[in-house]
Amino acid sequence: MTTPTVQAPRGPVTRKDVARYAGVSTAVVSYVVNGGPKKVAPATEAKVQDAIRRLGYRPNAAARALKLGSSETIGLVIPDNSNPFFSLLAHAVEDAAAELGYALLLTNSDGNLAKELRNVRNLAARQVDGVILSSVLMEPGLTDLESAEIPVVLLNHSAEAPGFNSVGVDLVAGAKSAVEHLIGHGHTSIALAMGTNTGNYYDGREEGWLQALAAAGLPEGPIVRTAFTREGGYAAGKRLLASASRPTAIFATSDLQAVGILRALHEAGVSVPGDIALASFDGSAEAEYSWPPLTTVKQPAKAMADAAVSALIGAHRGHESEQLIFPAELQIRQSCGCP
Amino acid sequence: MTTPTVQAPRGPVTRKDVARYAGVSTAVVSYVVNGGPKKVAPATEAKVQDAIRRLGYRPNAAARALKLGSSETIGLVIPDNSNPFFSLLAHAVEDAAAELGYALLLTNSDGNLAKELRNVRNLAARQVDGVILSSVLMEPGLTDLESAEIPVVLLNHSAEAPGFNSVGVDLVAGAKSAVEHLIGHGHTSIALAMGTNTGNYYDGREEGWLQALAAAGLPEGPIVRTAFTREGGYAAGKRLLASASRPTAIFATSDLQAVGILRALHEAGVSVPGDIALASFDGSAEAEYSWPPLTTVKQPAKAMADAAVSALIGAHRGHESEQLIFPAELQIRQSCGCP
DNA sequence: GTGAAAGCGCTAACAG
DNA sequence: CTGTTAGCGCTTTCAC
Repeated sequence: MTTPTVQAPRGPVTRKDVARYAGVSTAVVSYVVNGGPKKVAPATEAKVQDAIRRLGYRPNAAARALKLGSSETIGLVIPDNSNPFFSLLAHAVEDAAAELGYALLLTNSDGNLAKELRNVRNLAARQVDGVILSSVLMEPGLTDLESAEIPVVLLNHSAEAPGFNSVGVDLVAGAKSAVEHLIGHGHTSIALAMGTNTGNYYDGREEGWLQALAAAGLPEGPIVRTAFTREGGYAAGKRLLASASRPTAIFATSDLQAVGILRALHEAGVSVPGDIALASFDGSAEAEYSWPPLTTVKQPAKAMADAAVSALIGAHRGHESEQLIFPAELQIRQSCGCP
Repeated sequence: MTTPTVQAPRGPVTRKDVARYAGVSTAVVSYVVNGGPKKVAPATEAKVQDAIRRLGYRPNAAARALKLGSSETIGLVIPDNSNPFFSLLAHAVEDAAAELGYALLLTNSDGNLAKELRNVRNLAARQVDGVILSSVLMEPGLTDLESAEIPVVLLNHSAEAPGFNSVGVDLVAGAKSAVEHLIGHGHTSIALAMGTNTGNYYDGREEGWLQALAAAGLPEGPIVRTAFTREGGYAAGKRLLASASRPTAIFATSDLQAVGILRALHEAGVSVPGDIALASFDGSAEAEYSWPPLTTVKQPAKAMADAAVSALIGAHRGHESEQLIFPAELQIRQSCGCP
C-alpha cells in the first residue's frame, strides 16, 4: 500500500482538513492559497500544496465573500439577451469580467420596468460588487443599490445621466452618418422606423435622422414608431409600404427592425435596394447575413463592455462619475444601394 | 422634528441593527425575514418589519450562503450565448431558475474545451448549487463538480451519457422529419451541411438524414462538414455549389448554417427553393425572418430549460440519473418549397 | 516563519 | 413567543 492513509473527510473538505493533513495551522493554508499576506517557507508551502491536491480542497467562496465583503461577482441587467445586440454585449461583458476574476450574474428584464427593478434589487441582496445596467429608463431608480453602496454603471445609455457612470454610443452622429449615406445615394424621401423605449425618452437616432435631413434641405420623411424587434420592423415595413407617401429609403433604429422590414419588403415584391434602400443601427452579426446584407451603424460592443466593466471595478467611492460616449461607425454593405 | 432619531448606521445595516432598533433579539429578526421556523407575535413582527424598512435592511446573501451551504445560484455553461439558439436557451434557463428563486451565473466556453473546464471549475469554487452544462464533449470531465458534490445536468445533450442527468432533443427523428419533408417535395439529391463538434462524436442529425434517405431508397447526398456558424454555412454553401454533383436540396444542422448557405446561394443567383431547397435545425427566431423563411426543426428550448432546471434543483443525492429527450417539431415555412 | 483567535452576518438549536 | 449562543469557512491581526 503506497497510498497514504487519506481518511476521506466526510462532506466538503475545508481549510481545517488541509491544515491538519499538512500539519500546519489554518492561517498558513490561507497564506499559501492567497499568496499572502505573509510569506511561507518553501518546504511548508510544498506540504500544503500537496495536501490541497490530495484532499481536493477548494476554498469556499461564500465564506470568503462574507469575510471580505466582496463576492467577486458583478450583475448584469439587460432587456433581453435573445436580442443579438444584447447577447453580444453580454458575452463581451462576461469576457471582460472574467478577465478580472469576476463572475457574471445575468438577468433579463424583458424590457419590463417592474422586472428590471426586481432584478436590481435581487442583485443588490446578493452582495454583487457592482451592477451593469442597461435600463429601460433614462433615470433608473437605484435606491437599492445606493443604500447598499453598490456601484452601478449604465450600459448602452447614451443620454445624459448626471450622477451615474454610463457608457453609450453617439446615437446622433451614428444615425446621421447612415442617413447622410442614404442621401448620398440620391434619396430624398427617407423614412424613419423608430424603436419605442419603455422609458419613452427622446432618442438620439431620431435627432440624427432629422439633422441629416435638415442639413441636406430635405423634408422630414414619414416616421413609424414600433418595437425594437423583428416583428416591430415587419409591421413598420408593411405600414410604410401602404402609406400614400411611400419612401424610397428607410433608416431603421435597429438591425432587428431592419430584418423585419426586409421581410415585409420581400413579401411585397419590392426590391432592396432597387425600389427601397435600407440602413439600420447596431451592427449585429445578423445584419451581415440578411439578404441583401444590411448597411448598418456598428456599435463597438466589445469596447463598450470593457469600458463598463473597468468603470465598475475601478469605481472607487468618491470618484467623479463619468459618461463615456463611443463613436459608432457606418458599416457599408448592400442594402443601401452600394455594389 | 417628526422623524425618529435613526442614527444612520455606518456601513451596511445588519440584522443586529434591526434587532436593536426594533427592540428584539436577532433570532426574531431571522424568524420574520424567513417566515420561520418559529412563529412571531403579530405586534412584534410589525415592529421588525418597520425597523427593516426604516433602516433599509437587506440580508447578506454571503452569510446566508455560508450558513446554509447554498447560494441559491446555479451556473450555466454554454458554448456561446451569441448564438441565437443558446441565447434563447440561456434566457429560458434564467427564467426557470428565477422562478425558483435561483440566480444564474452565466459563462461562455466559446466551444473551447479548456475554457469549459475552467468555467466549470470556477463555478464549483463559487458554491453554486448546481451546474447546467452544454458541453462540447460527449462525456465531460466533471471531477471538480463531483468532488464538490455539486449536481450537474447536461443540457442540449442528446447522446447517451450514463451517470449524468441530461436533457436533449431527438436529433435523429427531428432531422429525419426534415429530410423526409424535402423528399416529399420530390428531391432525390439532398446534401447535408453537418456542424462539427469539438467533441467530434457522432451526431444524431447525420443519422436522421441517413435514415430518411435510406428509407426512401435514395443515395447518400454529398456531406460537407463545417462549423455551427453563419460563416461555416456560407463556406459550405459555396462548396456545395461548386461541387460536381450539385444537390437540389440541403439539410443544414443549424439555422445559423442555413443562414450562411442562404447567403452563398443568393450571391450565386440560385433561387431558393426553386433551384435548391433548404431545411435546417433549431427553430431560432432568425430562421423565421430570413428570406425565404426557413423550414426548420424546432427545438423546444423553453421546455428543455425548464426540465434542466427542475432536474437540477430536484436532483437530490441518490436520485437515479435520467436522460430526457424531447421531440423536435418540423416548422414548415418556405425554404423547403412549400407555398 | 508560524499559530491562536476574533469575528464577518446569519440560522437554528436550545433554553427560558 | 422570545432570547442566547454556537458555528458555517475564511482572513488577518497580533503574539510568539
